[in-house]
Amino acid sequence: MGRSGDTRERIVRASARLLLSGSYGSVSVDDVCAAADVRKGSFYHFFPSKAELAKAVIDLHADALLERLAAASGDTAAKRLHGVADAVGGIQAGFEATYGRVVGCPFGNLAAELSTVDDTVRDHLASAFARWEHGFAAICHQAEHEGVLREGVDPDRLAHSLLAHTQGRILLAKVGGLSATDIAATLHDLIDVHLREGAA
Amino acid sequence: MGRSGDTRERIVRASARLLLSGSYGSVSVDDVCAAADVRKGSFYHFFPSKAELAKAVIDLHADALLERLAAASGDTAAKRLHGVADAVGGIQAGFEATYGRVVGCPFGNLAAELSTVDDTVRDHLASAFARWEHGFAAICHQAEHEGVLREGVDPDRLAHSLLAHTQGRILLAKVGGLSATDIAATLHDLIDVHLREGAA
DNA sequence: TCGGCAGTTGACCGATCGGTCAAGAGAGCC
DNA sequence: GGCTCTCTTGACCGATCGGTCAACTGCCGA
Repeated sequence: MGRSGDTRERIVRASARLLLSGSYGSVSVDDVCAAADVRKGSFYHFFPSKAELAKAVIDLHADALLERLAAASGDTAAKRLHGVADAVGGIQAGFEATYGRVVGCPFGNLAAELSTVDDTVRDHLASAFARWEHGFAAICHQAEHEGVLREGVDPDRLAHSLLAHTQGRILLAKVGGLSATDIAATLHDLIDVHLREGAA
Repeated sequence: MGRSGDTRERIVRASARLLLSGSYGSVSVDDVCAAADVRKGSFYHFFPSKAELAKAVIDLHADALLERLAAASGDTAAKRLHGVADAVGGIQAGFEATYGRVVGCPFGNLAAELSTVDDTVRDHLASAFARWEHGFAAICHQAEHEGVLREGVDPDRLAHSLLAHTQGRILLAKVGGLSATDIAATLHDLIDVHLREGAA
């Protein structure tokens, strides 16, 4: 035809869904096509390979995440940091509501499974993580300038630490069958312990 | 026989190797059999399924880890905590030396990939994580009794936090192509920020 | 009006997947 | 010696995997 316009998007969104409720290995191209109501030939018109689809899904999530994180600027660093924790918790709570349990971080899941398998996907994930971490780092530097960072705390290392903690905490919730509501709480703890006493 | 005796062990060790350099989905039963020099029928004599093999690999790593963590008891809590950080870093450095890069945590990798796919494997991983966390918690409680914990820090939550941080930090090193040598350093940071000033 | 081209379709491919099975082979026990 | 039980073998299975292809369809610009 070809008519359409939204075929590619339907594929990406359907596979984003499937990848969250399963894994890269457990989701076949046929599964994706069925979920998106698209024939396989059409799929391969838009994506040269299954791995390329994964990258598109990564981009989808990365855009959504950065948009959400950029929302709360123009506030104090402490509030922004806690806002990030709430945002992460909110996203995970949304996933939990949709899928019935904590299904992990879209980046972290693919990173754990594919980093050692496909270098191009790993690069894609690495840059998504880097952008995420830079967003954290900007807030941490703001905190340093505001003087609310505990002495000896390096803002860049704190940003890295926050990201690591986020990933690890989500993973533990996923494997342990824990609720998403506690994820934000532990992130708040981590933030507070790095701030001076009395900094909200 | 049936001669042998070490066939099962060879299978488990070979697949532990393959699972670290790849993923559960990227390693086939045929791969495992070839690496262990075992025919497929023999494999299925010892393991009813591929998933059951994964559980055996989990047990292998869990035993090795707990043995390593139990080594440094009878010291101050602060030293023991830092000892745990060094142990984790040492394990990862060993993997890095063997595989040429950081390949992730054996538990974390499988947890991310299989938690949403196979509930029995997820249970297995959850109990491995729980034992690990309990080991951490024991040291954190010791730290509390020694009075070296910063005020407001809950030992159980700290143990959970340490585990989460460990997992996240290893994942970031894996996807970012970072060196394993820095993993221990960030864990030391996290421990120090939770201890009172002056506590070694 | 017509040609080209993005999009679509469904049939098809070889490879590989996890798993099965009947038959054999050797150690240990009687 | 012979029985049994564990282990081993290699051939085999249907299903599914990621990916290809030639043909078709309809919009759009010339």
